Amino acid sequence: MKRVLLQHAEAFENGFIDIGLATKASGVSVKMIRHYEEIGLLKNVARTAANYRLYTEQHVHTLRFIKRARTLGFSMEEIRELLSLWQDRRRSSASVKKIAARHIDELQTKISELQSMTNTLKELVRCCAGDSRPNCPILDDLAGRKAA
Amino acid sequence: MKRVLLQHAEAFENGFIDIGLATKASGVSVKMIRHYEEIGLLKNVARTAANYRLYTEQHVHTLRFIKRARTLGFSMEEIRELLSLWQDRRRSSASVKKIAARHIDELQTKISELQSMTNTLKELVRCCAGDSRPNCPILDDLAGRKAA
DNA sequence: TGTGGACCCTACCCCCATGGGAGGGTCAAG
DNA sequence: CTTGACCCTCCCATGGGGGTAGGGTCCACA
Repeated sequence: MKRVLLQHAEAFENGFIDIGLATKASGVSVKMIRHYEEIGLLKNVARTAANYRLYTEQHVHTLRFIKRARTLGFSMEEIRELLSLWQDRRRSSASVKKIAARHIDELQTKISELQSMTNTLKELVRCCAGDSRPNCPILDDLAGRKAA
Repeated sequence: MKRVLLQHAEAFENGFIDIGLATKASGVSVKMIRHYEEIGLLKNVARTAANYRLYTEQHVHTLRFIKRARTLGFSMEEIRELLSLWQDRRRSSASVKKIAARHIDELQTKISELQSMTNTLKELVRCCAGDSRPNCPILDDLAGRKAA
């Protein structure tokens, strides 16, 4: 653990930024920056003498990487793998492609589950009068009575 | 709170079943049956003298209702609303239809989010050679470099 | 020099729906 | 009376966050 202890002003002169600036530079919340460090995605985070976290440009790159990957729906575990490949100059693009392809499969599985829910629901909604009477094929379905 | 205290055998003679039978009859896990009671979806659960929970056929119906609704992706709060409508003979089918329609909207929003993720990912995967070389448009995208 | 406000720290609790397990009591068959 | 299958309550974990409390620190301005 390269824990560099610096005074605040001194750290800034050396190109470090504090967590507030890291938030603004990356778009990742203060909470989540600390969380990503805790689960090991951000390494070698230095501290000032007053225990303030100090980040480098490389950390900000990593945070933006994580954020983009989250936007694409990758889990933290998948992101952990992607980050280590990103940082490994001897990686094969095949290993990255494999993770992405697997993730596409997961997404498509999820999409088809949700799609089958909506298909069923749309059919039930179509059959429901939607008026002031109590009779309702939606409730009938939920209650296990097969609709006509 | 109609808390009927019975001996085990006596309860069974009166048509009650214990949580193990309720699990088998409903397909809902023991854990979740207790949880649904805790959050107020299962009411008037009786107990034996030894503090064992006792369920009626009506409880089993309710559990199956919840299970079916979960299968269709409804949240517990939505299920709470649906259950109270189900149990209200003076409900309007319109109120049920409204909940279902709202849920369809939520599902479709989720589906289009996932769909846009897969679209992006598929394009990246398509552009990735997937060989032993390190160069990779997927990582380039995550790192914020715009792909060609 | 002091003070105020903006920032930072740790440590806790919450969401949702669900599973796991510890530690102990109860039932019924053999 | 033992054995094993049940049941009970209570606590902890998941993932990807949000909130808040109670404290320390930095800096600019009076």
